[in-house]
Amino acid sequence: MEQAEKRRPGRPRSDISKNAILDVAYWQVMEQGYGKVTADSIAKAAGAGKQTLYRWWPSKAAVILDALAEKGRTRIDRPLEAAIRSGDLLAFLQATIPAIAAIGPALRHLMAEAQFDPKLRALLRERLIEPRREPLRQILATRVADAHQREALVAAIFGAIWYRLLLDEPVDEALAVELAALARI
Amino acid sequence: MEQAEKRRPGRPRSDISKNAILDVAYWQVMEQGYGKVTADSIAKAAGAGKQTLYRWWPSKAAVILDALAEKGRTRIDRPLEAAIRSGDLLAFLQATIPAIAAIGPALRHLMAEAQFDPKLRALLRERLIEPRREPLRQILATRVADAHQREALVAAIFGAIWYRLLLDEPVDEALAVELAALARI
DNA sequence: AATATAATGAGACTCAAAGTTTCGAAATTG
DNA sequence: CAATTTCGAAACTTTGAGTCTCATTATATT
Repeated sequence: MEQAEKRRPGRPRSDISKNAILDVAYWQVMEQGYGKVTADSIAKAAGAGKQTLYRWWPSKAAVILDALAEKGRTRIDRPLEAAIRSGDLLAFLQATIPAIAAIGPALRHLMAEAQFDPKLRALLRERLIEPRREPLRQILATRVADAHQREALVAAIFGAIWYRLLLDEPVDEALAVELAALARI
Repeated sequence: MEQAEKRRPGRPRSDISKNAILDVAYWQVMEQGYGKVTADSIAKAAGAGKQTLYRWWPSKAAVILDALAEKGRTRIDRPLEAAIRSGDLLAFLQATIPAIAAIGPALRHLMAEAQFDPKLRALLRERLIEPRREPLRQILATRVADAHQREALVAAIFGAIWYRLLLDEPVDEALAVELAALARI
């Protein structure tokens, strides 16, 4: 019921192009910055046509979001997973915050684009926000009984990180320590 | 030393146009949404030339930021001031959060634009972020002794509000209550 | 093998809106 | 009156996202 449509006639989608596009998108954004990257530059460097890009993604931002989410998925650190299992908030933040900071500039621009595009916003939540938010909920579950209160704390913790990121203020280990302490006040 | 340059020759700046532009910018953004407003539409409706707009503001976003900051200044509620003086965090949040929510869509778009423009970002901090952040610092000063810890709490509180705003999640009285409770955990 | 279908890379094209430039008229100072 | 600066109006430039066209290629069906 999932693979049923694999049997369509016609030339199949090129995985080579797909992967090349995601790869190029990721590296161009990391090296040249979001602003310098264009749909053209991605397609060109990936040896693909712009048409191919727009056939599979609704926008330039969606490609970059996809590229970032892809890289993020393969980087589910052991320390992060350990922190989640043991419910260690500080360890979680110490693993999460540097990971976010590393792709910070790209994240900021994606969040920015998402403000102008509801569908991108939904995609952002689904691919980048929720995958990080859910583990935090689990960690806090044992600590904060009330669900509403817990949700506010989640917003406070990730909110602080994003707030700092968007305003060009430090997103570092010190923040991790202070946020962990804050949940324990 | 402040008014010394008032004695320049030539036609002086038209306060009528300045005010009309700020007024139009505010109302167009509130009524039609940030995306529908263009530099042309503002100038046209204000009975001004686009030239005039760009002579005094560096970008469309700067005009709207200015317009929002202006309206915000005139709306320093009594309840808000009372909350600050009495150091009542809940009262502060109950006055601040609805005020933010009221102009939420515009704020989101300004924050988004600011990600692409460092100067606008600095202006945003100066005109909208700091004027709200400083009072919160004062309120927390009596409650949280350590300056770093206090700063993290500031980021957590305003961060939570922005996070909710940017992700289309509720920014309401319940959040005010929960954030106030959070600082008291 | 022949045919229908759908994707491919390349590149021309459209479009919208930000920001710039030009212009003649109007408001100042001296 | 002369110099200076802003004014409103409107033409113009620029940029990049997204669309369209096309000849070509890979696959399924018959």
